[in-house]
Amino acid sequence: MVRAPCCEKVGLKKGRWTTEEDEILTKYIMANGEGSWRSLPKNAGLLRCGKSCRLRWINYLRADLKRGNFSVEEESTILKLHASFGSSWSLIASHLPGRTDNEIKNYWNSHLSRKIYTFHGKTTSKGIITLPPRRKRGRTSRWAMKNKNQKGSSSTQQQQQQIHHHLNNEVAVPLPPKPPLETEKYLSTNIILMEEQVDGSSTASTITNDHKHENTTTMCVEGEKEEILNDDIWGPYVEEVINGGELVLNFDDFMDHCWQEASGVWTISDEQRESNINIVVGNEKVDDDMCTNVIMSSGDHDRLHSSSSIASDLDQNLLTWLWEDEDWEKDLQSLGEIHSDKLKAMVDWFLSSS
DNA sequence: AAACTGAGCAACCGCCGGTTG
DNA sequence: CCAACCGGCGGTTGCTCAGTT
Repeated sequence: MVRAPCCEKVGLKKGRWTTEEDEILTKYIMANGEGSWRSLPKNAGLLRCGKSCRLRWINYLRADLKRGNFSVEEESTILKLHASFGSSWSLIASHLPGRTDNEIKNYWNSHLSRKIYTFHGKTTSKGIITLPPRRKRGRTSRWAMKNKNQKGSSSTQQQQQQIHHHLNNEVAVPLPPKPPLETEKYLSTNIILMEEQVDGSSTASTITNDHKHENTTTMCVEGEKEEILNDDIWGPYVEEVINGGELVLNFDDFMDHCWQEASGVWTISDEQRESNINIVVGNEKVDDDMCTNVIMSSGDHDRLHSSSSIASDLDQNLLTWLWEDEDWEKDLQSLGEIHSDKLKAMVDWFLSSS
């Protein structure tokens, strides 16, 4: 059966709504209430499809709509609900008063999904990281500009400060200039791989940017923790390595502490340099399939290289796991302080703005 | 200064499920 | 039971506009 169109489309107006149309629609709905969308345009004197009227009202004209940036709480709710419900935007919207499914969907597609993409780099146990290339050129995101313009009261800044404080008090430094956006680099991150062993224990492996694949922690897991750790868990983190106080930066810290000189050499802030910390600054793209790691020593700016292939898959298991478990923070505590910190850092990092 | 670029988002489109006659 | 209607939903498109070249 061929469905009849929702309305006669011939002669109907499309595209942006004018203020006059908005006024007509608003007045009509105020007087007659919502519903009967099919007949509404005709009755109200609008040359619009009923669906278009409904959409305009629901997404834009309703009085109870909340405007402006998404709060940290709202963002957190979206992440959590998306992990549970997927792309059921209307369902997610029902948990966010004043927000529409369309608004949340757009926000997800333009902000949150990109964060997840940046956040997750899955690879094989041989341990190579994959991250999306930075944008090459073009305008800065409006969203970023919005945040930039909201000095002082910015929740993003507050979160960044919290993260720095939480991760490592010693590395909380004033923000140096950001790296140029047009650089063709793959930015660095580290990942943790947690593998369940035959005996029920789990091994946490650190895959660093110089491609060492080290088993740093072994812990016994019992009961429900086994279930939690059933899948491999991946994510970036910040860690102060015991030997020599080496610091490996995640994406945000890299953005905060490093920038690229005109010569192409990456530089770190004076504070970072003075603290005698080695920083892995990124993976240089060599060609479509290969990348080279660049490790910058704080003292002499050595650039150490090693080659590797780039893996491609993405994995959202980590976030799903985190958000599906109401007591994830408590669980992390029971898994040991180190990993609690790391994983909490990941969540903080994720919730922060990039 | 103009052209280019791409993020952001409003709006459209087509499909689906529930309801009605 | 079936066809038609209707509202709702998710995916996608395309316009706007500000940053970059």
